Order: sequence, then C-alpha cells, then structure tokens
Amino acid sequence: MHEKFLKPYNPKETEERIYELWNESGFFNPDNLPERHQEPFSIVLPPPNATGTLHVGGALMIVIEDIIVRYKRMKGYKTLWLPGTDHAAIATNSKVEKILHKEEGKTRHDIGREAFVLKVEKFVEENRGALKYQISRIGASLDWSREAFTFDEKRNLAVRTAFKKMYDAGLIYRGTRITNWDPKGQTTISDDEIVYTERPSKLYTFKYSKDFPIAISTTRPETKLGDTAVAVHPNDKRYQKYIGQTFKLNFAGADLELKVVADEIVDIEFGTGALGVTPAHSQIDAEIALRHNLPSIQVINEYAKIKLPIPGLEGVKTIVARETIVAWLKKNDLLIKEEDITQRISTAERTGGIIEPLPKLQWFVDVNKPINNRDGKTLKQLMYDAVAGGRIIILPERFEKEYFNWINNLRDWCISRQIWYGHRIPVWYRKDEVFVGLDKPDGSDWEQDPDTLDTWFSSGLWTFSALGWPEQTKDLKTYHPTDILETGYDIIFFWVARMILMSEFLLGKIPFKTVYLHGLVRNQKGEKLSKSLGDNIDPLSITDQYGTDALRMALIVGVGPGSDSKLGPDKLKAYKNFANKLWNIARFVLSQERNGKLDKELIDEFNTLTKDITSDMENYRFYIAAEKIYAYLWHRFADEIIEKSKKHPEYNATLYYIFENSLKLLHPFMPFITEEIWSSFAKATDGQARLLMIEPWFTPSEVEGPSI
RNA sequence: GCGCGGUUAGCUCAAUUGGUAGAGCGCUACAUUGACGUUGUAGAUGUUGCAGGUUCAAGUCCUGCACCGCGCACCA
Repeated sequence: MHEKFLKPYNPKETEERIYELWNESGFFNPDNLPERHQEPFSIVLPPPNATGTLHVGGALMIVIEDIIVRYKRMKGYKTLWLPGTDHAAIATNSKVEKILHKEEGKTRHDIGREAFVLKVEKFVEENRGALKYQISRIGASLDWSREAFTFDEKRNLAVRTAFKKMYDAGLIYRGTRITNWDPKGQTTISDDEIVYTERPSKLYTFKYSKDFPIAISTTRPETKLGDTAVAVHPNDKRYQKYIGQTFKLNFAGADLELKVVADEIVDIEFGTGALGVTPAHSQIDAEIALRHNLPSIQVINEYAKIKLPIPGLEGVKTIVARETIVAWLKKNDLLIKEEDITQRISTAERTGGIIEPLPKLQWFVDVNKPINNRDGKTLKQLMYDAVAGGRIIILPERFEKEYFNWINNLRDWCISRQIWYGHRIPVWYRKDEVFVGLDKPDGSDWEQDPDTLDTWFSSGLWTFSALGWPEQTKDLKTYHPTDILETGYDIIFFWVARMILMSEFLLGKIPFKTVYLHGLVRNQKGEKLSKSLGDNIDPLSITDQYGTDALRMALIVGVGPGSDSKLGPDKLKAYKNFANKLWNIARFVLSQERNGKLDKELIDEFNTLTKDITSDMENYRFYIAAEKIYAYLWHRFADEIIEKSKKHPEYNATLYYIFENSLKLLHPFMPFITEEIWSSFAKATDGQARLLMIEPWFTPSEVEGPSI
C-alpha cells in the first residue's frame, strides 16, 4: 500500500497536482480523447465577468457543469466544455471609473476615451488570470485551448457581422425614444437592467393654476413644467365638456399650453381621474402624445437637473426643484392634497443611479418587425416558438412560463450605450450620410458612432461566436447547437432569451437543446450573497479549509434545479468528513488481499444502485445521485459490507469490485479524491496507470453463480 | 392586477410516475485505540401551514384560505 494512506486525506496537497495531471493529459480537449469518443457533446461556459472574482454562485455553476461534462465524457461522448470571460461593458466600465476616482480623483472624461479604454484593458487582463486560476481550483475540466473572450478580435468580428445583418434586415434602427437614462453612469440602459426598490413618497394633488378647471395628481411635480396636455378618460362625465379645449397658463414660472385630450389609457379611479401629460419624461405620456400629436418639452437634463431657463429652477436638482414647486403650489393655494404612498423607484442595476426617463437618439432592436426570410415571423415570435415548439426545453419547467410572460411584455431593445468600454457600434456618419458595415468606409471625414453596444448584444452570440462564427469552422459544425446551457435563473431574460433571439435569426437554429437553471446560493441566514454586504465568500477560502470535493458536494446535495440554497459550515464539514471516510475505506480495501469470488447478491444490489444513479444523471437529478452514492458508500458499503468482510475474507474480491466501480460513480461529484484513490487502485489491478477521468462509466453486468 | 415558488423533525432541506414520511447537523445513551481528523450501535422529537374534496391509498392530485419569497405589469 502507498504510504500516503497512512495519513489522513490532504486536499491541499492533492488537488493542484491532480488538476495538473488532467490538464497535461490533454483530455479536456475533445480532439485528444480516445477512439471510443465519437458523438459530440458540448456546453459553453457562461462567461464570468472578466473583472470580477469568482463568488460562490459562480462556483455552483462551475460544479454543476463540470458534473455534467465529466459524466458525459465517461459515457463516451466527444465532450467539449468551452471556457471564456465576458468583458461586461457597463460593469467593467463603472468599476474602473470607481478606481480612477478613488486613486486619482478623476473621471473618465478627464483622461479621455483612449487613455480610459487602455486602463480598462489593462485591468481586465490582470483579472482574467486570477479568475482562470479560481475556476481551475474548483476542478473545472474546461478545454482551455479554446478559451474565448467576448471582446477579442474574433468576437468583435462576430458582433459587427451580427449588427450588419440585423440592420440590413431592418431589425436594427436608430430613433428618438424615451429611454432609461442613468444619470450616475451617464448612459442609457435597457428595461432589463432596471432594478426596482420601494421607498416612501408623496402623491400631490393640485391645480396648475386658478383658472385651470381640472386637478391632477403626481409624485413628480417638477416634471409638470414640461406638460403639454391633460388626459382624461373618454367616458368620464366630469371632464367631458373640456375635451378639445386648450388652456394657456403660467405654472411655477413656466408658460404652459395645455390641451385636454381623451385617451382610453387613463384610469378613471386613480387620483382625480385626470393625468398630466409629460411627453418628454414618461413612456406612457409619450405614447399619448404620439396619439394626439402633442408637442414635447424636455425639462430635465442628463444630470437629473432642470434644463428649462426658469429663474430659481434652472440647473437645480430634480429633488430640490420638487420642493420649490410644492412650496409654490402651497403659496398660491393650488395644492389640494398631499398623501403618503410607497413608490417603486427604478434604479440602474450596476450603478444604483435613479433612472430618469429621457428622450434620446439611440439604437434599437425591433422585436415586432416581420422578417422576410423567416416566414414573416418577428423576433418575438422566433423566441417564443423555439420554446413553445419544444425544440428548447427549460428546466425546471416553471421557468418556461416566466419566459413566455417576459416575451409577451417585451418592447424594443435599446442596445446603444454611452460608455466607452465595449464593442463600438459599426456605423459611420458623414454629413447626412450613414454607413453601416464591418469596417470604416473609404473616403475621408467619416466619423464612427461614439456609442458602444449593450454587453448582452455580444453575450447573445456566445454559443456560436465562441465556436468561431461568422467563420464556418469545423467546431461550429460539430458542436452547435450546444447540448446544454446551464446558468442562474436570474439571467434568463438578459441572456438566455437574447441567445435564442440571436441564434434563431443569424443561424436559423436554436443555440442549445436544454436550459438548466440553478438558483442562488445564500448565506446561512438565507440572505442573498452580495458584494455590498461584504459576505461574498471566496470559494477558494472554502476550498482551502474543507477541500474542493467537500465544497462541490455541499453545493450540490439536496439542491434541486432552480431552487435557492444555503451554504454553511455544517454542510461543508459533513462532506469533508466524507472525503476522509472515503480515504479510509480505500486504505482498508487496499490492505486486503484480492481473494474470493464475486458475490452475486451484493453485485446485484450495486448494479441496481448504478442503474438508479445513471437514470438520475440522465434526468438532471444530480442532487439525488450524489446523495445516493454517498449514502451507499458510507452506510451500506463501509458500515455493513466491510464489517461483514472482516469475518469473511472471501468477500474481498467483491470489496475491490464494488469500490473501484463506486469511484467511477462518484468521480463527477468528487473528482480530486476519486482520481487520487483510483491511481492506487488502477496500479493494483493491472499495473496500468489510467486516468479515472476517461474511464468508461460503470455499466452493470450480471454476475454468474450463487452468492457466497 | 397577472403569474410562479415555498410552508415536512429543534435547524437546513430531501422524498424521481400517488404506495409504511427520510438525510445532514444538533440532542440522549452506550461502545470503541478501532481501516477512521473519530467512528459505530441504539434512541427521541412529525396531525407534512389551515379547511374541504377525489382515491383502496394523498407530503404528492383538485378547490378555497393564510403567511413568507420571487418575476412581470401598473405606479399620473
């Protein structure tokens, strides 16, 4: 017996060595797998943010995918798991801006676009290495030779190509719309990047002036400086007589011309049943304005300050302006009511800035335009059909409903951002000319659009851009559509839906066959782990303390797809003990001579277990499979079968047989310790050193003869 | 408002298509220098949130309710 078994299992000493062994074997790369691996199987890694560090949620993602990939590889598939990182435009941009401000007290505008982008790129490069190390420590059997980055040369070509194709099909347009403006990040964001928070607020009911006959309610009196109409419901008897009339008046220093219009969208029950229409600062109001051909007055600028040249208000922050106007209303005896309400505030996901709806000239993806070469279907329909038609399965199933619900409410996707780090929009302008193409057109005076693209635009291409698209590579033909997309349920809209959109339109194919969604990992109190709370546990510190295999088990066991889980020391300790138990089982088995014949009854029992576990693996019930092999090894094999063999050495051959094959079943879950133990057993069996990682998955075979 | 999930042992959670409610941690007692960073043996704690219904049989299916959480919409 190897003397290593005389000491307790030491994960620290083992893990890096084993990972190196796997890496050097070349088997992470499907091209190097033995002959029996023919049928392809592929997963692309959801690329973690290049500037971030791996958190426990990221570790869960790695673990689930590694389990799937290791299982498929052992089953004999030509298995590719493709790694990459995401440039995460807004997140990275704002992170570097923060650092710049902290270290040099400067903004990006102080140092200029070029210098800023260089700074970001340097920062990203430094971080990617650290991230890659973290991922490998979790045991990820990723093919690093194919590593991609959402912002490298090839992916940039993919982005430009995608933009051009969509533009040519009329699916991308430029227009002035009410957008979600983030005053803090100084950029627009998409609807999905908004996070709602509740806060106490006041609902003011007032009259614009003494002579104006209708009172209205608002939570934002300061925007009323830009009102151009008052809308009422066509059936509302109270206001019938005013419909169509126009009133000129002065409101807090602003000269307003208010037309009374009738619109179905107005809720008779709300407030006074009349709605002050501010076309420049409300989505709904802009729609009303469009229907009634109303002018639009912009009140607020990009810094959330009053833009109008009104003495005492110009340049004042919106919140201050609100107080000023309320005071003016009170002074002029126009304020009728002031109620306390809870208001839902829109904030920007990345910066926390309060969203200011502003009319801006931006680029959009049209989700409702019929597409010629897709039977006149819209992008919305393409997204819908892929899932509704069963070509893509979402697990757990309930998320399919959320997916459909999201699509039904989907509006055009704003894809341009005013930040500097990201894929530059491939559009050039010269006077009144607009050129959309892969590269700058010939001739002078062309200027490229200063904006960059929403990071999810490039992420949406990931399943095929990572495989080389637009070039028709061998990898693309072999591995696309990918088999499984595994990610957190929190980015189903951001990412999963956008990938389906892009792949369906650009390739006419689904990007993946199955979507497996995992839940959030929470701390022991059940709170969401967040960086701001400071409890964002580094998975590597857990690995150091308990071993990676224990971390993997603790993350997996008892956690079904889509459900949130808690991670605490108790669970980690339990699986650390299991690793040690396994180590001692190995020590005991190795100390026995391989005597006797196989016992039919015990082998039959083990065969049944194997069939169960295999079926669990095939049906994505990893959390159950892991628990079964754990319970069997400890409480059946160690507690009963080994104990029995102590009095009956003729069982020893059976011990070897079951334990060696158990290592295969356990390997996807606890790859390090099983590989380490296997190395001692493989030699004991036939003197050949083989990696457990590419051993064929155990297939039950009948044992002849009676039980011992 | 529309929709989804949860409610099971002191705690954290399982229970694959309906078939005697389980695990880990914790707790109690006993054993043990044992292959074991201990581990093993035995044990206690449950009207599976509440009220009905279907069924030979319900944690699981149906109806209603309560509480916790989430998504989307509205948010003047």
